[in-house]
Order: sequence, then structure tokens, then C-alpha cells
Amino acid sequence: MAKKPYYITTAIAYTSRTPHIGNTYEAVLTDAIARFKREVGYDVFFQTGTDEHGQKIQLQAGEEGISPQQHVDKIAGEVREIWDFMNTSYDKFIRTTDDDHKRIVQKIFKKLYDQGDIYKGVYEGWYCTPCESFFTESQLNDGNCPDCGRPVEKTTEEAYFLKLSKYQDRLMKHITENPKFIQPESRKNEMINNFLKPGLQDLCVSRTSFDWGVPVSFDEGHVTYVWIDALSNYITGIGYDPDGSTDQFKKYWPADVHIIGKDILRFHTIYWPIMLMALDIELPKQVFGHPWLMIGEDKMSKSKGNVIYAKQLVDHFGVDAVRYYLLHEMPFAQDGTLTYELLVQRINSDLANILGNLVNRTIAMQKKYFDGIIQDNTVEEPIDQELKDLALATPGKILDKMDDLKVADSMDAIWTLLRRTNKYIDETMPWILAKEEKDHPRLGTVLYNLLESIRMSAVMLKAFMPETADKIFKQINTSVNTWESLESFDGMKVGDSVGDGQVLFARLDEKKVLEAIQKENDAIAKAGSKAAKKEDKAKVKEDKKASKEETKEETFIGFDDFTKVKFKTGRVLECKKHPKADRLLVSKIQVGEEVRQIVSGIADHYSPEEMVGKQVVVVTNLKPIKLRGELSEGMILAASNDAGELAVVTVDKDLDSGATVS
RNA sequence: CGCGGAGUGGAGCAGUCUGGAAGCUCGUCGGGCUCAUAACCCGAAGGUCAGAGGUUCAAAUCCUCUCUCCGCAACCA
Repeated sequence: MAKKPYYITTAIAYTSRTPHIGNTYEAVLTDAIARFKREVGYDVFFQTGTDEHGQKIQLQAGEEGISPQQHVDKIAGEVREIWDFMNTSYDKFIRTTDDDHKRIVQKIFKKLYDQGDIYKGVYEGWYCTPCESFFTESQLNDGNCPDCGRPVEKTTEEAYFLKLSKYQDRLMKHITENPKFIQPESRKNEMINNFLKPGLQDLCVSRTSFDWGVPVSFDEGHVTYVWIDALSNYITGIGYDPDGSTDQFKKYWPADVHIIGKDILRFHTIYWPIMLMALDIELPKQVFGHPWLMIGEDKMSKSKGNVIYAKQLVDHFGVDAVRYYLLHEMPFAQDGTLTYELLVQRINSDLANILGNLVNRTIAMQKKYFDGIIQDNTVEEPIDQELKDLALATPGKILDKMDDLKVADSMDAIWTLLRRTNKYIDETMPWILAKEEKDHPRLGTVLYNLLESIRMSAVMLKAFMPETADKIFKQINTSVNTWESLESFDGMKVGDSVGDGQVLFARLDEKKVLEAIQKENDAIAKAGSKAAKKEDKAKVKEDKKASKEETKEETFIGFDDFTKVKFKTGRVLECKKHPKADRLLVSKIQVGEEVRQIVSGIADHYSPEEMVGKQVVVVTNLKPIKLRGELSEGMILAASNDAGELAVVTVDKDLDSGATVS
């Protein structure tokens, strides 16, 4: 009988920067599922890759002084390198700059255009010249630019649009009728309530403002904007073609599951299905938006300086320890936490103590008592049955858990067996049996049961920690390692000799490891800041050069321009929360003779009570505007950094309010 | 009243749909054992199951209200 196909994908990684451990988690998670499905008999195709187009990449390459292609080649290489040393068993690594992909994307675009699902839009938009961006009617703030607040102009920038509304009802029906389509299920409501119910706006699928993308074949100057290009990798990678797809596509599509980050669920559960409907292709069976890996309490981010990369972890702890942590410690629907402390603790307790030590002590006994030769297992006692029952029941449990993508729970099941096996040693006390010659047959049986239980555990472990499983097979010297071999408790061969016992996971000294990592990070930070300085210098030089060449003077403003903005000091008289917006504070501010109401987006940083009495700097000649119903006459100056911290600007000495600032 | 999720011993979680003696892992303390990586095994302490009210013979579980945290959306002059 032919194996059942199983198609699983990660999201493609955006090649703007090197992926961190959180991005890597997705690849490892997907790999675990892919390996498991292969193990239990599916014909698996596992695709991952990189998303390499877009303005951001073009800009970044420009900053680095290299071509976009050079930039993405570099990052894509890094991604692949990380995926490889993490032992991810992908079958295809697709890049959106692949010729095949681009060719099909163009065809898809054309097809959708020809059949009327994509139309050339007269962008009924408003354009903000200083911001160089378009906004829809609903995005505007009382008719002004939502970014800078300045008036916007109605323009007619050309762009192509995908008719989302046309398929909205069908999608709604599909999501409602297939409760497992969106995982975790709670996300389903988010999508329905926030996007589907209010009604979908047609999606802009082309751009003319940059050119690093797949060109629209029939309209020069337009490039495909992210959606059609990136999402379609899932079908172009396995050979979709509007003019006739490959057998591979017919075999694997629809995908069984797309594993993606929770932040991009919207694209995968709304835009992507609609694209597929428009192309008249089946929808993927499931989309799983996995949670995020937090560093302690915080989201990982460059500006917070808490980014951890897979490479460093693997160098210190080894691939499988990192895989274990990612797969076992991440909850299914809630964000997980990574700290070096926790990682060391899990390694010591779960890997070194429970797993590693079990294998080690068992092999040591086999060698010590029987010179390594595996004995007959015929002298049974009732106590054995409990161990065997658990060992034989565990594969089924894992099978069930994995059907729901519950990887951590699956690993728990293995560890339950490992714990039970450790307990079995205490129950049977082999070292006592060893003392009396007459008990040796029983001793042989006990050791056999131990080895067999370890063997079965290792088979189940293969998908999650492939290297470790192999090491165990080698140490207990068996090649019986298929999933089918879990059906009976007799995989170890009597008369064979076990291999050499080696420490699978060394216990770590938490303090020492933390110190070593701290040292390393300090060194990196030092080198980093040096490099950054160099980079900055280079950048300044380039900028200057560029400004000369292109006579770009926009970076400077004349003194006249500066004097156009009027700053004054003001005293906060009253302050309250905006009744209809969480992030806004509404302040009454004494500025000289007058009292102004000013709305500021600082509610996350200041309580109304804190604000009262503060002397602040206010821009007084901004055009007044209503923000969610509250009038704002000016702006309170505040400083904020990349980390999201914010502080309002005050003056050094207590001056009367209304003093001019310049 | 925008939508949704969560609140369970020091930490992280399960249990809630389908009411019926509060469970798992880590940590702490005590004991056992010596095959093993100061590992392993056993035991103990520790919880008003966020709070209030209600339904019931019986509520962590069902209903109502309140509080707190988080996600999504909106908002950031």
C-alpha cells in the first residue's frame, strides 16, 4: 500500500536579518512533526525557505552597500546553515528569488488578473507626501495622515488589487465549519471578529515604489507585493502551475499543516485561503500559529539587546539539548520562556539525570555483571509487567498527542517511561541479584528489560532528538529502531554485546556556564559596538557622498524652517485618561495665559496623576485635531528609544509657563 | 460596554467541555540505596483552585457579578 502523503511547511523566513532562536524554534518544531510523521509511515514532504523580496531588503542592502541579491544570498545562506546544524530534515528549501518560483508567481498574478480577481486599481487613496505613503479612508485621522497628522492629498497611484470581499462568505463558512482549521482555536475568533465580520477590504498586491520583487509580467513598473509572492511558495515549491501542475503537487497538495508564528496568522488564514479559492485550489487542512519564545519576561528584540541565537546555544549545550528545550518547554498556546538558567536546569534534570544516567547505569551493569552480553529474559516476575505495559502503551499515547501537534506532551510521555524505568531498577535491585549466582538468570532478565525499555524510548525519541537516539542505539548496540518495533517488547537480541557506555549529557554547573556565557556576550557586545561604530562612520561617509551626488539636502532644514515650529513651556493642570483610547492621555496645560487641551500617546508610560504639575515642552502651532473625539491643540514633546521607553521633555529650571523654547 | 484567552501549593503547568475525595514536573526538607553523571528510589511540608454571590446531596468544574494579567483590533499630533 502506498504511503499516505503528508505535506508540512514552515513560514519562509524573511531575509532582512539573521534568524534568532525564536525563528529557529519554528523550524525545529516543524522538523519534529515531519520526522515523527515519517517515522510512523507517512510519505512526508517538509518545505521551508526564505522570503527575499521587498522594500526593506532593498533598503538594507543599500545601507550595506551591496546589491539586494548579495544581501539575500548572505542571509539565506545563514538561515540554511542554522536549519542544518539544528538537524532539520527539510526536503526543500525554497527561496522566493528562485527562477521557478518567480515564473509561477507571474503566472498566478496573470491568471488572477485575467479572470478578474485582480484588477488594476485607481488607488482611491490619500497620499501623504512627507511620509511617502498611501492610506485608505478608514485609516485617516479626521482626514489627516495617521502617521504625521498633516493633510493628505487624494491621489490616484496605480496598483493592483485582489478582490477579497468576493470570497469572504465562503471563507467564513470554511472557518466555521472546520474548527480545526485555525490552531490554536482561540485564534479563530480573533480572525473572525477582527477581520471577517467587519468586512474585508481588497488587498493591494503590487507596488511601484520599489523594484526588488517579482515584476508584474504585463505591466512594467509594478512588482508583486509580498502576499502573492511569499504565500504562494507553498504551492510553487511543489510544482504548482496554472497551466498544469506536476505530479508532486497533485500528490502533496493540500498541505496538511502550515506551521507559522502567531503574528502572521491573519495572512495565512484569510489572504492565503482566498488566493487559493481564487485559483480554485483546495485549502490547506490546518494552520497552526505557534506561540513566541520569550527571553525571561520580554519579547526578544534587537533593541532590548536580549537576542539569543541558536549558534551560541548549540555551541554551549549541543543540538539536542537545545531541541529538547524548544520542543518540550514551549506550551501549545501560550508564549514560552527561555533563560540560560532554565535551560541548564532542564538539561541537568531531564537529560543528564533521568535519561543519560539511566542509559549509563544500565550499560555499566550489563558490562559489569555479564561482560556486556545480553542475556535471556525468561525469568519473569510480576513486577516486570508494569514496566512492559507502560512501554507498550506509550507509542499509542504519542500518536494521539502528535495528531494534535502536542509535541511537548509527547515528550512527556517518553519521560514518564524513562522515570518508570529508573524506578524499575530500584524495585529489582540488580546489585543484590548479582551477589548470588542462583539469581543471575533473573538478573539477566532485569537487565534485558531495562535495555529494551531504553531501546523503545530511543525509538520514540528519534523524531525529537535524532542524534541522541542514534547515540543510544549505538551504546545499547541495536539496529532495531523502527516504529513497528514498538509493538512488542523484544527488540534487543539475546547474545549480542552492548557497546561502550558514554555520557550522553554531562551535568552542568549552572554558575560556571552562566559566567562563561556572560563573558562571551560581553566580548560580543564590545566587538559589536566597535563594528557598529565603524559601520556608522562608513554610513556617514556614504550618506555624505550620496547627498553630494544626488544633491539631496532633505536631511538638513534651514533655520527658517526651524523657526516655523513654536515651542513653549507649559504646566500640566489636569490630566485624565482618554475615555475611548487606552494609550492616550488628555491633559489641560497652562501655556502662558491660555489653557490648552492636548492629547498624547503616553498612557503606557505615565499615569494621569504623574503628569499633573509637570512642566513640559509643547508645540503650540500645530494644527488642532480631534483624536478619537477629544480635541488636541498641540503636542507634548517626549523622547523615546527603540526599546519602547518614553520620557516627556521638561525644562532644567522652573520657568513660568509660556516661556519660548528655541 | 470592540473581540478573545488566562488567573490552581515557591516556579512552570494539567484538571474545567461530560460536577463526585486537588494532580504532574522543577525546587525545598527528611529517609533509602550504592549499579550510575553528588545521579536514582521513597516520603513530607506547602493550595480559602483570583474574589463575591447563586444552582446542587456535592462546584476548581455550571450560572451571575467584580478584580488582575495577556493576546488581537483600535489608538500614539
